[in-house]
Amino acid sequence: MARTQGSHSDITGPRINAVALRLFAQHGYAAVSMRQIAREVGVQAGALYNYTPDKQSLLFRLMKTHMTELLSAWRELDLSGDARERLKQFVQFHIRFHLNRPDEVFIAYMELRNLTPGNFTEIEQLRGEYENALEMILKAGVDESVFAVPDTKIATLGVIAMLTGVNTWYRSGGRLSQAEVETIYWDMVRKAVAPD
Amino acid sequence: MARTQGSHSDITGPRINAVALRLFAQHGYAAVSMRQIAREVGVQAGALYNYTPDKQSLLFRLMKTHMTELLSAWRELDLSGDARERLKQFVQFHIRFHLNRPDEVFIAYMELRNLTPGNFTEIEQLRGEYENALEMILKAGVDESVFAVPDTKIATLGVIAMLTGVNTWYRSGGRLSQAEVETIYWDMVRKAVAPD
DNA sequence: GTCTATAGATCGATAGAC
DNA sequence: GTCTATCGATCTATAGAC
Repeated sequence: MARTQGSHSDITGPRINAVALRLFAQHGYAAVSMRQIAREVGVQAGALYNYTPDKQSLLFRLMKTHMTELLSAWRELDLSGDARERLKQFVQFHIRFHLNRPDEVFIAYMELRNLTPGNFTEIEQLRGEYENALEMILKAGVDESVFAVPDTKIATLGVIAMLTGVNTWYRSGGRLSQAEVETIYWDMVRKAVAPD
Repeated sequence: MARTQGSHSDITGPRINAVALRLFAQHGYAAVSMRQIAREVGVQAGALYNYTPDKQSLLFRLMKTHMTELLSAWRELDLSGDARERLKQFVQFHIRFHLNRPDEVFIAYMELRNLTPGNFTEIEQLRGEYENALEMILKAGVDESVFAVPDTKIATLGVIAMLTGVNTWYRSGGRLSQAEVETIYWDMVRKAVAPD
């Protein structure tokens, strides 16, 4: 049965997400208009509202999708070894996952202010779950005396901040390969949490 | 000589900067209107243009003032001691300076996208000068073999990212004092750049 | 599902009176 | 230096035809 002329639900939806993701990352949520998104998708502005009830929901969906994909990708990893080995796997996973999704990462950090309170709480809880995964590794290592940190919570936030910072400067094709970056950061993280 | 009625140049100017700083940090540059700034300052929107040619210049002035104050505060420090001691002073200085200016720091990182290309270049150059100050310390330490990092440039960016991350979670009156935070981060940074 | 058209509000910036 | 008033553009979101 032929589809109604001009009906492209199966491709327009994903295209809206992709275009909004890129534009929000590039110019910021507040600076991007629905008309601009529509133009780059190739539809009229009104058509966007077949896919999102409003602009806020569009932002929230992008951020929530990113955070749940981050969590499920981490949980799918078959973690093996002692605390030191699991920490190394976290460092590699974090850098790899984040470098492969620069726009999503950028939005997830920069647009928290533009979420409604309820949406903000939901995203922050997902972020808390991810941070908790790292803190559990650090705590285990401290218990086994293979790590020594003054405060596992702060060490968690410190390590994640350091690792996520890679996204601000790394450019594919630059001086360092992704594997080299992973090695360099692992060296610094490994020593930062090691006993004296 | 009596001043013209309604003329308050000496207090309106600083108030505009203070209000704009707070609102830009809270809601983002693009989401804040000139009318909103004027309302909280206590003047009409048109009066703002006696103090700034346009909204962009207002943002740029805030960011440039912050970066130049950061640099001059660092340069005024009388650095003493070996590389290890100078690194410790950098860590303490960075945390202290940034925790005392949360709105300025937030804007300086989050609103880079909203600068015109020329203004962006100028801010990035100032940031580069600050990063260079840390890298010089790290290089000196590597030369003296008191530090061992795989790459001084990346170590610089990694340390700054870790330290600046404090601003995302630290709240005055929370679990840790500012001095405790400085001690904890110094412990991690010290080990991260130390030889094995 | 997409279109055209538009309601209704708000924006940055300017002009001119005082 | 501040005010009132406004231009011209742009915004989100909706209504109704196809």
